[in-house]
Amino acid sequence: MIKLKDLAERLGLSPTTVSRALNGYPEVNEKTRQRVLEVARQFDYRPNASARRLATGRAGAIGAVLPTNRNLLVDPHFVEFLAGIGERLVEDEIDIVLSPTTGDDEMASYRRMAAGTRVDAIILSSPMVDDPRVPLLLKLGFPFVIHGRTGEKAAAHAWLDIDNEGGFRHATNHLLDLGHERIGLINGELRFTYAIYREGGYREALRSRGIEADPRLMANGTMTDEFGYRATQRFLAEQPPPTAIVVGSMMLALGAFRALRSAGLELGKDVSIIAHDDVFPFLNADRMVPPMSTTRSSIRSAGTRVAEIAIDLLTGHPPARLQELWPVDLVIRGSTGPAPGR
Amino acid sequence: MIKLKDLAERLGLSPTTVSRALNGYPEVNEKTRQRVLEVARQFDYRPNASARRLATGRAGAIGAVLPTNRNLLVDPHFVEFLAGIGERLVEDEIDIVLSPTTGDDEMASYRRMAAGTRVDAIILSSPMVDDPRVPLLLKLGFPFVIHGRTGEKAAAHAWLDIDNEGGFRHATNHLLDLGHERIGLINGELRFTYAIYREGGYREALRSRGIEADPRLMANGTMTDEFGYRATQRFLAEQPPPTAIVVGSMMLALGAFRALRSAGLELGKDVSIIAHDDVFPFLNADRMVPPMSTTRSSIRSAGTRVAEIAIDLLTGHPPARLQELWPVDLVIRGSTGPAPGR
DNA sequence: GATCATGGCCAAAGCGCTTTGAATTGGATT
DNA sequence: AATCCAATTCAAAGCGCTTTGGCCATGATC
Repeated sequence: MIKLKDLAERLGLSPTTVSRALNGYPEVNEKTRQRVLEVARQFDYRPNASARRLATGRAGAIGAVLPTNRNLLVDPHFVEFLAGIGERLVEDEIDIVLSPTTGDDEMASYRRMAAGTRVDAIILSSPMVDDPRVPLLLKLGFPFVIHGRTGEKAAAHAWLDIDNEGGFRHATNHLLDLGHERIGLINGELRFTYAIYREGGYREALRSRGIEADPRLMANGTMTDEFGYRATQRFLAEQPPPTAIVVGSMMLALGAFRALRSAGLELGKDVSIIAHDDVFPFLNADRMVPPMSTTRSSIRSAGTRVAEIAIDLLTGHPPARLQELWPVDLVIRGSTGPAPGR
Repeated sequence: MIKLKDLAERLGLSPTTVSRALNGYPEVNEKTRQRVLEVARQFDYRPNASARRLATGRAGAIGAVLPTNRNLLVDPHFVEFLAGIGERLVEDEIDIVLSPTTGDDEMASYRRMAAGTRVDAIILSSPMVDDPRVPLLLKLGFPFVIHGRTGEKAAAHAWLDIDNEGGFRHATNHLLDLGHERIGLINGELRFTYAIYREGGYREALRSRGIEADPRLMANGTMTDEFGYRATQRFLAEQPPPTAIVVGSMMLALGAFRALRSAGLELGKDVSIIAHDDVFPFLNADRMVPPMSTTRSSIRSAGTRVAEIAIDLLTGHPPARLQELWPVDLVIRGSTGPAPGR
């Protein structure tokens, strides 16, 4: 394993110059830089990560906690998000280090990460309304970004969220425009803010048409096919049953779809569905039969951008400037149609 | 953030002694050690990770690749396994760094990890028969452990696997003992060795009773509720349908269970099921109705042990000595009963 | 012809820890 | 009393990189 000093000797240069050449500093002659790069490639030189980290005072890594006690692991959202993060971090040779938590010591896990020198920033996901992780990290003064928002209005920290409220409002409005009046909602667990925003958007759309939200047509649970199936079955047993359902994820929608089918109902005709699509590579709304109408926002892209925000944070950007709300596309496909009898 | 030198000055000791006291070296007076530990705690001293890593020449981290293109992410096995790894590594303050792969550059991801100085060893999971990752890492001479086995008989590397063959043989034999003769198998994808071993055990048990395995009663797919449902529906449409099914995971079993129910069949009476239980915290075989008979082996424990093996690897143990095959428990509960009409 | 920038390079000082080799002490051994 | 030994402690040399503060030409400026 060749090191910087060796490289310098071989080139007849000082380590200083070699280091600068490799790191793109301007005060080195372009010809020299090319020579250096050439020889570095030739010997497959790779800087020692620990040495660089020690010298620069940065850990070169960003942390995330693997919440093994929450249900997050059951569904692929978290991992897909993680993949997005990694996609961006790998460009800057930044590691993503995972801190898995057993049982209830999740907070301890964050505390450990913040106190140590192993990561430069932390990424949080799936925030709750009064998420204790936020005040903890603020108190510790440790850089962090949240994917999602807490209940706090004027947050001092960096975050990126999608406009769940707007997305679900548009979806519901679209169904109302199609003449549907009994519209169900299959949502995530209400302790998470995204589920709250989604319900908010749904309720607002209904209210704007003078329709009262019916608790019997609203379900909250994990983002699984299984739960989608059950919730839909429950809805269909109502009198009168809904003619449309807004659904929180594609996994839920698959279950809903199956429930409709076993009830002998046709998707997009007897019952319309608009599902939120986080854009998983293995689940294509467009290729389903019929194609699924969706509110769409790639969770992987969000991960990529969150990672970028984390990097910005480290280069001194003020957290309060690093807050983004992404619009959510409404993509109408075959799973939505006019209300029956219209 | 206090450093070793500060601590030493405060104690009136040399950094050498302080370092040794903290790291448990024997050549330091017990009284001195206590004093050091006391003051270290008082000032919440935490050694700088990069500095220690540079000095010791170890990265203090173990790598795993997040295979975003495989279907691994869809099911929670990988993450649960990861949790087990972390559980062990956190004890030794070893990080677990993730290298997510986009698209097809999975091999490049391994190559990068092995060439860099960011991780000391790599953990692989879900090996295939001719898994290209193995020869790559062997060639690079980089320490690694596999969870599972490749097709290779006399492997030169460290591995830990569960006895999938034995487990499924026992399960099948048990069903045969109960008088079942039409026994189905819902299995994982056959490119993975664990699925091959499982099919092997199943076939062997049948063969030992002179029964020919029926391809119409065998299904291979992803470990989802959805696939379990479909496969079971398909089985039930056969003539004659199976009276028992051996199932590769609890998720699959949930789907199978639902399919039985919607066909009006009773689990443990009309159809018996034995499922493999990887012991997820959110899915308790014992608490299901009826309780599920299982072949049981905690995938999280496997992760913990694999992490331990990785640590052993780094302390010089020869890889060929670090190979373990764990037996699989057969736990009979209510989902199995005598074949109908017996 | 003296003075100044400027571009391009280097020596050396860290970064905060571990570890080697040596020094010091006090008691046990001859 | 001289010697040895084990138990403690320390000074200093790294680990491999980045970065500060020069240094030395060269050519432009007055």
